[in-house]
Amino acid sequence: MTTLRDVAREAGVSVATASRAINGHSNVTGPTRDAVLAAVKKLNFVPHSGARSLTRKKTDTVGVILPDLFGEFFSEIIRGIDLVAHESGMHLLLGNMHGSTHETAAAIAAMRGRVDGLLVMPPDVKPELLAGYLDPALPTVLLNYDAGPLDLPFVAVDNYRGAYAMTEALLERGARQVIHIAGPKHNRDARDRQRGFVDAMAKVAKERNPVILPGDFSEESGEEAARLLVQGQLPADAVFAANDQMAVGLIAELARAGVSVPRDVMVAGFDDIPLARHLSPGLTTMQVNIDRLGSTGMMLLLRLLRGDTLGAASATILNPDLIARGTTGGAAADGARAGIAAGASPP
Amino acid sequence: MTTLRDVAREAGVSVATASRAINGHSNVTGPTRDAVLAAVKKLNFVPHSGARSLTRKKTDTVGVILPDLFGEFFSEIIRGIDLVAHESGMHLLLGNMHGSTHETAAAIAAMRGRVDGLLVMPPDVKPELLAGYLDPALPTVLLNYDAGPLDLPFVAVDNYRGAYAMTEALLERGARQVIHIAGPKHNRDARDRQRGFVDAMAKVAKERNPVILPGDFSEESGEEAARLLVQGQLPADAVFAANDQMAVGLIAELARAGVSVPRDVMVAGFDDIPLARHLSPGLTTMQVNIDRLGSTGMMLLLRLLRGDTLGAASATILNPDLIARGTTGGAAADGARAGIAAGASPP
DNA sequence: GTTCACAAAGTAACCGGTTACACGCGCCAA
DNA sequence: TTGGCGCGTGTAACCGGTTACTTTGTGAAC
Repeated sequence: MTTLRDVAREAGVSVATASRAINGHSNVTGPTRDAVLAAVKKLNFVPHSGARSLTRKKTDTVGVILPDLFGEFFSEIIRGIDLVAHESGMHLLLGNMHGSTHETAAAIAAMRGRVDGLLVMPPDVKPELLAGYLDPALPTVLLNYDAGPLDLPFVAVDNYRGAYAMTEALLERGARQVIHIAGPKHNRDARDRQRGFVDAMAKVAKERNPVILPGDFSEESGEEAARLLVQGQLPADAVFAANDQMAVGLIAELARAGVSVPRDVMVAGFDDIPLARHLSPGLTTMQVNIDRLGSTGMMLLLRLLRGDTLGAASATILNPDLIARGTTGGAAADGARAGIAAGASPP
Repeated sequence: MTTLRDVAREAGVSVATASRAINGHSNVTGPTRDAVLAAVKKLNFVPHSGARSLTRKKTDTVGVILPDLFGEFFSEIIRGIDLVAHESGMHLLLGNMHGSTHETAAAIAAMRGRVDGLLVMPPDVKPELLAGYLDPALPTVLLNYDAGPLDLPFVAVDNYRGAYAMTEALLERGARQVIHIAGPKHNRDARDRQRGFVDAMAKVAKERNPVILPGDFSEESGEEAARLLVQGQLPADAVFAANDQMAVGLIAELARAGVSVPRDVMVAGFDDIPLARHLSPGLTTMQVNIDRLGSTGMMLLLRLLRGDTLGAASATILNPDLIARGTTGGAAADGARAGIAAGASPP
């Protein structure tokens, strides 16, 4: 590998001068600069970023620590981060916490000396533990995680408000009995969505004890919920699933049981996965601009790196948008929907 | 930040001893080791990976350079890479070439001194240019790119064989007139798929001039092809689109024109995007295990890093699997399918 | 009691850059 | 002529670790 010394020797100057010429400092004469650059070209010299960052105390890299994510969510969040990072000439070092708390600590520790800042999304790690893992000297922004006592800037989606709005919309469209399929119990997003649903039901429909079926964000748990609905003959004219994945499973299983969406029952999801608009009828859902979660987080981190002092007060809350499609379609007159019992004809 | 010298001072030993104790070398006595580790804990010392990799000449990081990728493809490939990398304690540094050739060179250069090896997927860069950008001293594996003259190990999907198999399958299911919708002309995957189709038609159906409609992998170009088919009243009882995206557009537009799939015409795609199985009827397609592209590439790179010398001869070719679903469904008797003309009733 | 072998710990060079400081030189004012 | 200034360049310390080499100290062998 060619080093700076090789270049300096070739150009007949000292390493200091070579370094200055390469980095475009002003105190180098034209001819000297040319000689150095010629040597660089001739020897095919590329600066060693590792060595450079050691003295500069800057790596031009940010660490991104995400949980085990699948599909669109992962790629969208990275895309959002990269979009902003790339503009500022920053690189992305990926760390995966693979679910376990222990790995989270390891992933964060491994970042020391490699990155200038951290973007962390630790859905399953308790705040008090997280505090112990993070290096207070390293600028850090949390993704989709209310920092709580940590006083770190964060970006989150307003799941509560989204779920509230969706529930409200279903009621406005004439639903009387809305049922919610919840996400995993320990999952913060899921809990917030459930709270939004419960509050909207209480406030708008004056229903204090709405039906909530368990789920875990998987398609299968959506199917399971559908079976519960049909077999239990639960009176429902609308189902609000805590995510699209479950809504998809729900709809498929309802169809198998002879229940038609939206004729017999309306269905809504959350997230707006790409599949949502391709279903027929299309799935009504809350669109979460996941890429914005990433890009906004990265912007906050850049400000932190520039020296601004930002705390939890600088948090950004993203509002999801309601996308109305076919599964809540048709201008059903108030209370006109048949409900699940009507369509159900068990095999 | 705490450094190794701080730890050494605290423990009352030299930096060399501290370093040895921390790295578990054998030539340190028990009490000394304990003293050092106690100091580490007390001062909350975390080794500076940047400095460490400078002397060790190992970064435990591999660079991953991908084009602008969206959605599933991107996340799956990263997931595959991470799976293997994580097992070997390797980190992933992401670089995006953002389409342009110039950025590709920059992305590769930026990796110098940060990574031990490179995983590159350069679909739009010409081999002779790529050769100039790559550092011959840096272990490199190419993804989905036939190295050609570069003599680098690579992993690719056997698009030719996949397309051949799919065409054959359509013919076996009774199709007489199969039409292909091609992908972008400059795209290597698209070209290989087209060749597979042409060869299968020649060999199996003795058809030397099969109809090929232009496309660009987009949903719109699939719709466009459908309009051509219907308006031109082209005799076709099966359409093989070069990717799923186009097949989706095709099917939607055919439905609008009153052509039923698979009753009037069979449709097949390529890739097995998640949407494929959610359509009704489900889309018959070739499943490319994208994560295996990543994991296999990473395995090759690990071997390279271990010192094995691997050239283009070590390439791994992944075979896609045929997933038969509804769009080629029904046990149509030989030649019994109505064809497009039959179902078409232009508005 | 001296010699030798060997283990534990220290000293300092080194990885590949950056940069504070020193140096030499030409130019101008005093 | 001399002192001062500024510019271009070189010398060497430094970033934070690792490790070759050296030193010190202990016990076994003669």
